[in-house]
Amino acid sequence: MPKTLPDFDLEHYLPYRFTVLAARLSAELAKSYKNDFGISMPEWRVLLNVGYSENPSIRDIERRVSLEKSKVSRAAAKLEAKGFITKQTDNSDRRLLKLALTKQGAELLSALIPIARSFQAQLDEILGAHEGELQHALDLLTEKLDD
Amino acid sequence: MPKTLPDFDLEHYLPYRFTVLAARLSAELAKSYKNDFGISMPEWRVLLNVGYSENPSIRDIERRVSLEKSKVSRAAAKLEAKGFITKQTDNSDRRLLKLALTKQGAELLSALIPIARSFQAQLDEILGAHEGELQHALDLLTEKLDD
DNA sequence: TTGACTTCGTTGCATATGAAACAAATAGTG
DNA sequence: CACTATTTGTTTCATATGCAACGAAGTCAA
Repeated sequence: MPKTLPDFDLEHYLPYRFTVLAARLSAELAKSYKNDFGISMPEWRVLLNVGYSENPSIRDIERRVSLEKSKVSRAAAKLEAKGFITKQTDNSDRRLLKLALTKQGAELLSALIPIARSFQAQLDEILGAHEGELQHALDLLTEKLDD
Repeated sequence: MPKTLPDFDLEHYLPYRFTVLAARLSAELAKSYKNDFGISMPEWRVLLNVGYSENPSIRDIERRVSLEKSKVSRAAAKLEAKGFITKQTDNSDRRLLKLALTKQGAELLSALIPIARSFQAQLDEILGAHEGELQHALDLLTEKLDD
């Protein structure tokens, strides 16, 4: 390690920490979703949004989930091909799509949610009383980044 | 939103929050690193590790940074091609590589570090007194995931 | 109405990625 | 020693990704 390098505290560098943590947390879930349900991470995220929003458009999801619109578009196409969602053009603005869950999509989501919840419960347990502060700190960062 | 779906609090679902935050935080940095220095995110992470560890191997970096070994291998190959690091086989175990910064690599890193630091400083400012708790919560999660 | 401009979703293309296969080196076992 | 198993880094291959370009729809102003 050359003496000429400036000091740097990698262990507390937040972009790095978030990236590593996000990758690890998602890894297990992604594997389970892929293997057990044949669904990718972007598809899961889109499915979730279709389930818990009122007929969102591709753009709505893009904004809410911070997913590239091409990614959303492709995920939606796959979900439609698998029969989990429907795409319908919005009559008040025919550029927009209205995405909706099919019955099968609702069933899939109902099967996936408990997995996500139990995972969250594990995290809650690890964090204990610190969870509130963590969520608050995340709120602060998210808020600033929205500007 | 069909009534049949179970409740789910997406806003506080940590895997989701971390993923979104990590993507957003990295996005700006990645763009700057790419445009101004022609270096990708994996390359930056590898460079950082080569700079701040003692001749790490590909495997060392893989473990430390939670990067796929093929990703590390490719990033290292590119950094070598650009003249920022050297690869040298370890004589005590000839399967291993010993990565090291070149002079140019050290210069590049010295230019990149201040950018990372000022970014971190901005985050510190946003978080204020909450930063300590955030780092602690991240410690807790990281610790458990290492098992 | 026309024509310039914007927005939305899709797609083409070059690159990035993950998983598995691989060769080389080492470790372990009889 | 010989033989198998494991580890390390690279590479192959199919897929995923990001970005720019595109057509279609809508907006706006003259």
